[in-house]
Order: sequence, then C-alpha cells, then structure tokens
Amino acid sequence: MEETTTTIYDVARVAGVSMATVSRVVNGNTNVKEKTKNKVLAAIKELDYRPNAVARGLASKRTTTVGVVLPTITSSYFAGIARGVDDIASMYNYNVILSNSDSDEEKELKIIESLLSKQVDGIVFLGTGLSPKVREALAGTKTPVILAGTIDAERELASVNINYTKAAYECTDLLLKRHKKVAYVLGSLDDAENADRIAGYKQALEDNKIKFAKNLVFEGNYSYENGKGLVDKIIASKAEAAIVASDNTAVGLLNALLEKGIKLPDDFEIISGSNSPITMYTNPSMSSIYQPLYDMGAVAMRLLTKLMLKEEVDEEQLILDYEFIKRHTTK
Amino acid sequence: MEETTTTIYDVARVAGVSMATVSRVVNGNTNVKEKTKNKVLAAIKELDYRPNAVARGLASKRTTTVGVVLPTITSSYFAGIARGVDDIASMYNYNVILSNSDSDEEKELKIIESLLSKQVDGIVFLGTGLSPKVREALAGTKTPVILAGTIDAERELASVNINYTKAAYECTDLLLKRHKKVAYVLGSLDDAENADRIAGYKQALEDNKIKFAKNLVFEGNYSYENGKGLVDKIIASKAEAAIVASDNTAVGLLNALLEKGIKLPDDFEIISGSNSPITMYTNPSMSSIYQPLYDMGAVAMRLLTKLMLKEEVDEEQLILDYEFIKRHTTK
DNA sequence: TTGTACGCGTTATCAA
DNA sequence: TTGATAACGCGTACAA
Repeated sequence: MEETTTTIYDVARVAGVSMATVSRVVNGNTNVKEKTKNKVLAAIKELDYRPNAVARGLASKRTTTVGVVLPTITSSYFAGIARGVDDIASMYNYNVILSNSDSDEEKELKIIESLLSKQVDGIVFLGTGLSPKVREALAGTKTPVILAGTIDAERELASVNINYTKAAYECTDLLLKRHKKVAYVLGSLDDAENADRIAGYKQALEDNKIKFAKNLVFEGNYSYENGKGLVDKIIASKAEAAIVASDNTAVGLLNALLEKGIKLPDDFEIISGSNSPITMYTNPSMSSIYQPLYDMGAVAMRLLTKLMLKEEVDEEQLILDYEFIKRHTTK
Repeated sequence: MEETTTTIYDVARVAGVSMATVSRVVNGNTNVKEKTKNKVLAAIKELDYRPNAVARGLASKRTTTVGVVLPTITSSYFAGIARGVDDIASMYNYNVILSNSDSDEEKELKIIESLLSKQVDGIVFLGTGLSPKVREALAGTKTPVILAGTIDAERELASVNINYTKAAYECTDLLLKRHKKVAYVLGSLDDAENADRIAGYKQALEDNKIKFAKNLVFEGNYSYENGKGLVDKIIASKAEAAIVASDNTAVGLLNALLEKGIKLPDDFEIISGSNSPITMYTNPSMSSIYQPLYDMGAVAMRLLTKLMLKEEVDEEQLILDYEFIKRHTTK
C-alpha cells in the first residue's frame, strides 16, 4: 500500500548509491558494477519502486506512447487494424492511446491536438477519407505519423494499405465474365479509397468493353441498414451482381435479397470488401476480399517505430497483398 | 512548423506577463483581468502554443489519462464497452490508453504495471474472469479501479455489470416451459461471471422441478469454432434447446445445426448471450439477451470520474438492466 | 564506475 | 490581480 510515492531518491538512499546510478540500473546502462547493480535491484524490490513514466517523459522527451485515431473501435475493420497496432506497440514497449473520431473532422482535429499535447511519440491515423484540414494537421507536425487503411490522395504521408484499385479491378473483372451489369456499393466517392476503387472498376469495365453506367454505383455509409435499404434500387438497376465495400452493407443487401426470394449465387452474386467474421457466418457464406487488417496495423506500427527512432526507411508507402476468398455468394 | 517547442515562458514573454499568469489563463483561473487575459490569448495564438501535458502531469500529479485493459478489442462485446468508456472519457477530457490482454494473467499484470507507471488517473478493467493475482494488483493500488462486464467474486471492487444470474434464470425458465433438456454453453466455470450464470440456470431447473444434469453444461472458449465443434455433443446430449453465452459460439452452433438439417426454432431453440450485430444477420436471426454494452462502459467511466475526483459515491456495485430480444431461434 | 547538478515545462504556494 | 520561486521525478552531461 504505497502511502507516498517512492522515488528514485528513496531507492538511492536505501541502496547507498546516488540517484544517477539507480537511473542507470533502471535504464539498463551497462556501466554499473555487478555488485552495485544488485544492491540497487534489491532496494527497488524492497521499496516496490516503480519508475514514474511522466517524469521520465519530461526529462527524456520521449513518452513511449503512441496515439491511434480511428472512426470507431466497434467496427471489426478498424478493430482488426488496431489490434495489429497494439500488439507491435506493446512488443516495442509502447502504450497506445486510442480515440474514436466517428469520422468527424472536428473530432479528428481535436484528438490530434490532444495527442500532441500528450507528447505522443507517434500517431497512427485511420479514417474514412482524409480531409484537407486533417491532412494538414498531420503533415504539419514533427511527430511521426502513419496512415493505415487510409489513402492520402497526395501520396505523401507514410501509409500502409492494400491496392484498392487492383482489388476492385479483379472483382469487377471476375463478375463481368458472367454478367453485363455489375453494381458497386461503397462509401463517399470523396474519399480517396473509394476513388481508387472506382478507378479499378472503370478500368475493368473498359477492358471488358462495357460502358460505365453511373446508376450502378451506390454511395453509402457502410451500414447494414444501408445494404437492406438498397435492395429495390439494385433490382431496379437490373444489376446481376454487386461488389460491396463494406461487409455490413453486403450482409444487409444479402439478407434483403434473400427475403425477396432471390437466390445467391444463382440469381445474383455478391463480393464483399473486407472478409470480417460475419462473411463466414451468413447463409450462404459471403465471397469476400480478404484484407490483412491485423498485418496492416502491425506493419504500420513497425514502420512507425522506425520513424520514431529516426531509422532509415526506404519506402514509406507500403502496399500489402489482399486475397479473394471464394465462398458461396459467387459461382 | 514548430522548430523548437514553445513553452509557457515564450508566451509570457510575448504577452509581457509572467508565466504564472499564462498558466492561470490556460487553466481558466478567473483571477485574471480581462485585458491581460486577451493579451495572453493573443500570444498563445500567435505562437501556436500548446500546453505540454507531460509537464503538467508531473507538476499536478494528474494525467487526465485512464487505462482500459481488456481481452481483445476485436471482440464486439469488449469493443462495445470500450466505446462507451471512450465517449464518456473524452466528454470529461480524459484520454484512454487501451491495451489487449488476451485474458492472459501475465499480460494483465504487465499492463496494469505499465499503466500505473504512466500514472493513469484510473483504470477500467474488463476480463473474462478475475484471477486472484490480478485482483490483488488492482485492489492494492491507490489508483481508482472499476470493473466493467467483469465480476469480482468478493464483490468489493467497484464494478458495472448486468445480473447474469437473473438473465440465465430467465432464459432457462423460458426454455423449460417447452423443453426438458436445456443445454448451457459458456466459458470457464472458474470465472465468476459463468458461476453466476450456472447459479441462475440451476435455480430455474429447481423451480421447474428438473434435475440438474452435468452433461448439459458445456465449458468453452467463446469462439465460433467452439460452437461448430459442439454440435455432435449437443445432439448426443439429447438437448432440445441451448443457451449460449457467446454470440460467436451461438452462431457456430446454429450453422452446424442447420448443416445437419435441424430446423430452428422448430427442432431446436437457441438463445445467445450478448446481442451483437451478428445475431441479427444470421438466418434465422438469433434470439438473444441484450446487454447494454455501451452503457456499461459509459456508466463505468462516469463512476470512475467520481472516484478519481474523490466525489461521494453511494454505490460502487452497479447493475444495469438486460433485455430478452426475441428473434427467430426461439418459438 | 560513480556522483553532482542542471534542466525538462508545468502547477502551486506565497508575497507583493 | 500579478509575479517569484519552489517543487514534481527523472535523464544526462560533466566531473571525479
């Protein structure tokens, strides 16, 4: 029961050395005689001494804390990335300050401000899109920053992503082998990530000599309800298949189609965008693009450690491999 | 582009006042003349000054940071609670250090140690069970601690939960109206939460004059695969219905039953334990106990703010209401 | 190999 | 209403 905080001075006194020596022992400095070291260690144990990371942070200007800002941790997509970040962070002895932004620009800015005032050593930013203001806030600091699962249209900030354009191309191409009308359901086209997707979609259309039809592109909000509500429009569009960026939306659409008596994959095909667990649980199970969420987070955090330690980094724009997982909403 | 950090001294110099005055303005102390205040504010804006929270933390012994330790953020259950915590935390201007423990005792202890060294003002602990050592680590600190969705068998640590015993009783009772053999699938019985569940289960059996059968209780690990793998044993047990604490496990069981050609709810009934989104997405959709995850987190964090500010608290063991949501895996 | 002394950027106490 | 000045607990030259 720690009545009053025990400091490095208390340890020094008990061990009969100076506080500098205690500091050396605590920080693993090798220039300490074995015998002295043991005395210090004993004193530390006896007093149940625990270094004060705040004081340490002030003196060393390093907090061993990184900030993670993301739309919401309740999304399996962002949670997957966050988990990867945290594992690598803790491996390198960093703590993670996690903050939910709801993709709200003001919240994002406020969080970034707060993280910087807490003197985090680095920031991992996940968003649905990257507004100019947020981009500026992120780019205008000395604190290392890395985007994960988030595209910087300027391609300047360090980032870890998959190639959304290529993935969209591949899915579209696959479905165009069997259908003329393939719908694409995604988030706001203002977000670079979705712009990339549409670029791949259009390229595939072109390569398959099919004209782009605007009414086959559906901008949404990634929610289950979004998918449910889309079913009539999808049917009206005469689409025979759909690529749906959000798994939740895909499941909503799937269930709504099933309710209408439309059979998958015979009457309609769906490919969803991020292979979260629910894609396996649906009936029929959902064909999906597997994004290595955990790895994206892990790689991002690993890269961030290098940036924080000012190590040489040859490439700051990392692209990880995705994979098409065939299940039962495609033939 | 902040070349060198600008401190409170810089602001004082530019504003032509002492640093003490700047500190007062920054901290909203009212004893500052309006005119002086404006000068300071102008200087702050001009220099783009941002208070250093680390220095502030050292001087004030408050970090406005709380720690959250949970098994894994990729679980929608814990993510739901964590989201509630974060919202209230940010409302009260706290940041949240989030750490995944994988329910591993050693990791839990290490995280707690790390949080304490970071001088967090409080800790929210979520676990699957609470080991004696962890309990001791939590109880033996002056830092306020609160459990969320986690039972302290000693009923001493502050906590926010639902009444698992009552919920289990209600579900069991409901199913016993139609069946003689009701299975219960949950996590380790060593965890207080599951002990509570079984207590309710047994009470309901007793009230319905049905003998407890050990082979109807299945201890598992909350995973989807757990549910899938259980199907043969469940069938062998002759159970006609099951209560499944974990939604993932419930869905696994559901899908495995469907594959065997067993129809729900006609041939078998299931009630799952935490009403995560997937319970709505399955086919048939899953009847479930709704646990107010977000509220549990929010209430826990609210209570924690009171503990941290040493406000009067009349009750530290909070119980929130759950709800039975009838969908299509029960009649 | 060890110790002294200063600085990190605030808060807070005490005078003025 | 304002200003000096002493903590806060530690890292780290620099000296010994």
